[in-house]
Amino acid sequence: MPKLGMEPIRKAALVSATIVEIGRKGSLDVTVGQIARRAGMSTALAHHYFGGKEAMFLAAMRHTLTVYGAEVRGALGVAQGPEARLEAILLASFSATNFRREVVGAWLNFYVLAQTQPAARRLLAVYQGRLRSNLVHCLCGTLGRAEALRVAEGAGALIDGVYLRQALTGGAPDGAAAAVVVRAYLAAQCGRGRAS
Amino acid sequence: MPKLGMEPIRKAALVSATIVEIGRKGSLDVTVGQIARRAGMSTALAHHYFGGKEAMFLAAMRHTLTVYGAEVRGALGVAQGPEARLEAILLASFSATNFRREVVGAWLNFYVLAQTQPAARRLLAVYQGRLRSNLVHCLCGTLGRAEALRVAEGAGALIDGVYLRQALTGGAPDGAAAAVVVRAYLAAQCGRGRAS
DNA sequence: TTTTTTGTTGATTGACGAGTCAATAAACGT
DNA sequence: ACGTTTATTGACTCGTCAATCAACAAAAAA
Repeated sequence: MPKLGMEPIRKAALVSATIVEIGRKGSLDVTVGQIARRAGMSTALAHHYFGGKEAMFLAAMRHTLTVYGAEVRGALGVAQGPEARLEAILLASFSATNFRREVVGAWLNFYVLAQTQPAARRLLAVYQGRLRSNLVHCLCGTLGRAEALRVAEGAGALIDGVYLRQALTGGAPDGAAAAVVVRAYLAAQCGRGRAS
Repeated sequence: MPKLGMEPIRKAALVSATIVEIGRKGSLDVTVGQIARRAGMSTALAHHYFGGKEAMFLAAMRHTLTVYGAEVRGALGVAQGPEARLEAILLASFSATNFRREVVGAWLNFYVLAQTQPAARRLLAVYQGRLRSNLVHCLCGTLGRAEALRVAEGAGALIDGVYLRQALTGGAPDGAAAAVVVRAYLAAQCGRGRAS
């Protein structure tokens, strides 16, 4: 009993199912059948709407990035002052929505995907660029341009590293603990400034 | 014309080929055929010596970890004083041998492998444990036990994050620049100590 | 009402890849 | 000389999976 206007619903279901399935399996080695089954439809329908597995992965990645970006923007909107803005970025990065088991697992695999797929690489570059520019903007108040760039670079890498480690520990994700690590880094770097 | 005593040679060739092939492709999606061809033998022979793809991956990972561990131990051997020891760890981590394109790519995929294979996870846990214990040992002089643990945790994550980012940038790896980032982190954390 | 558009699936195809096997050949021990 | 161990491969089996197709169902348009 075909209902009309299914396309956005099915696409959303597939995107969500893709993220969950990649996160659960911990690798990109998921079949279209698994994704489609979790989304409650046949493999043929999945192909009908997305045209291929690759497009599904890309859409899932874009969605993850979009959600993250929206959350950051939202938190940034109500934050005043550089420190509050930094805190907002951390809060969004380790929020309950983004720092979930499957999502973190999916992130890791998006990095892998970016190694082979130029489109995925571009998406990731956009994300990294935005994060860095946000951080630099916050840091420019207390640090010089060059320093701010270096610290932002390190903070980005640190956040990625914390995500990476979270993906490995089987336990439940602890966003608060993760944020503490990054916060300590930022506090120390801002407090001192020059190193070596 | 079968020469005797080929086993170790072939195994080494396969391990090396596995690392290169994973690093080049940027994913674990490499066929036994590709690995075997690069190692200059038939797929059947690869299976003969390793019994399966999984074992090849594990051996490659173990090898990478062993090389890294040996290099750290070597550098640590001639270092005196906590600061020199920290520097030795950084030097080994971002040395020309370990911080190479294919090796970094392989690392990333070992993390992915660890999500599904318990054996890979164990190997990685050993590596992380050794790194942390090394770092804590160095830091205990200037920081308290709890502080040292937190800083070591962060440093480990930061190193992983820097590796992760290196895997993405197509450019030639710059170990010196990478070391600077981590060095700045350690210097800042040791200089101040308590944060927030 | 007919036609077209949208939704939906079971079955099929075609490719690819892991792992196995039987066979060959050289060295080694006796 | 002869059996045994080690090295080596081409050919094969078996399963899996992405992608396609033909067909059917229902709503919308004509």
